[in-house]
Amino acid sequence: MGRPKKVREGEAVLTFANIAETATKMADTDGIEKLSMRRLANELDCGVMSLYHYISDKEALVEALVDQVAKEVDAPNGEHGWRATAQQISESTLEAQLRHPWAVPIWSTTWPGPHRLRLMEYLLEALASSGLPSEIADLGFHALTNHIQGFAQQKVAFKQLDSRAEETGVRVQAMLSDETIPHVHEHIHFHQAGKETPDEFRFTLDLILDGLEKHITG
Amino acid sequence: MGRPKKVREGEAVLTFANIAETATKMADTDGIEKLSMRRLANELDCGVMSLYHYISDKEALVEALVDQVAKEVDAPNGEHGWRATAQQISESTLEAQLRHPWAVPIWSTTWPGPHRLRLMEYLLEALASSGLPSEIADLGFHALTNHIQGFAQQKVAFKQLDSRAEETGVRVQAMLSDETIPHVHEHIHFHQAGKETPDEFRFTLDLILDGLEKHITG
DNA sequence: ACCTGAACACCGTTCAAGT
DNA sequence: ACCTGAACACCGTTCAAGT
Repeated sequence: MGRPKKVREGEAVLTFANIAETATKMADTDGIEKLSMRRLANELDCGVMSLYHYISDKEALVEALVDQVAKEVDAPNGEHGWRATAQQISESTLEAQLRHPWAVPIWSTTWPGPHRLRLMEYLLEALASSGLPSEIADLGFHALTNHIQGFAQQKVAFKQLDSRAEETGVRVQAMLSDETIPHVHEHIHFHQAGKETPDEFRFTLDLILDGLEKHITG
Repeated sequence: MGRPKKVREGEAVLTFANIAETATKMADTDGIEKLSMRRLANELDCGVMSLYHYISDKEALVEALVDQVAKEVDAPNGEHGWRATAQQISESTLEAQLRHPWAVPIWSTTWPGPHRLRLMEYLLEALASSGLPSEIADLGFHALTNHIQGFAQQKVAFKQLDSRAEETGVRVQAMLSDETIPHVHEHIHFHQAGKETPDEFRFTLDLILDGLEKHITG
């Protein structure tokens, strides 16, 4: 009788891990803009304010969610050389981000948590072990992370297009009927033809890595 | 008597341009997260709902604001060759974005308006005129825009650090006392020393352009 | 220690009504 | 045509109170 409605079928012990997991699931399903403290509490069958015993802020929660995504990235051991390691980290980071598209736009805006720091460490370590001058290694780090980030962003943007097909049709049509931007038309066709798919990501990745490599001996 | 309080000192004719200008000013000053329809209406001395006669949506407004930033980018005429043109567009885009930091995180998320489309057209045109195979030109376009975007994002993130110095101190201190991430420490020192300033942006830009250039004759 | 409802200070937008 | 207040359906978070 003293138990009104809480404690659901065996799973509902309120925990930080529990909260974070449910929040991630909600963000994956409905997008992060639909993730509110109230909806989250509802999903967890608890009062909104109960969450604040495990979380200081919504911002802190989101930060933790982003770091969980970083945790999913495969951590290589670097035994195949700096270039293979950098490549693997880059590709694995991209994959993790694309699994959680909501994390992409806020990735750089959010403070790096422990897992993202570890990821940064691995990539910086790989670059440091390459024999590159340390300034070039630091610049190369940004070149690589910018590429990962920019590519993920663009991919996510295109993915959202498919979900809001009606609007997209209108927008793309409008672009294609503007005769002052023929090269944009060509570029749209490039994407529509799916010509990027072979390995667009690798193309620029290799371009950057090739460029860096020249600084080792030269 | 039939005039309660509106129509301010000579400037308050409600216009789309007027609304957009005021909104940009507010975003520049207080950040975009503080830009609400209500605060905007207040600033313009009108009722909130009056705005909806000039704007369909808050989303549409923000889209227009981002496009205004694109409008500020210098449009080169391409007479100095594809590489100089690409470089100038890249640098000018970066500068415009850094003048309006709020636009950076939402740049890629937002649908491109007429001015951003024009900017894309110019960059694509420069690449097309380079003699690059068209697939390489399309890939190079993304390599360049990703770099601009990623660099701007990182710069804005660092700028925000200065504004919230107390929190930053705590976060950076926490990173520096984690002994498992020595390369991250080195990277932080790299930034703190201001070693990037000479021309970090140009370094990766040239790296990309060099890499592309090889595809012209090769 | 853990949980909570009421309340506060906000949002964007619909609707029906004013001039 | 242009403007608007009231209302609706939401937010995140403080506070004071419950067990």
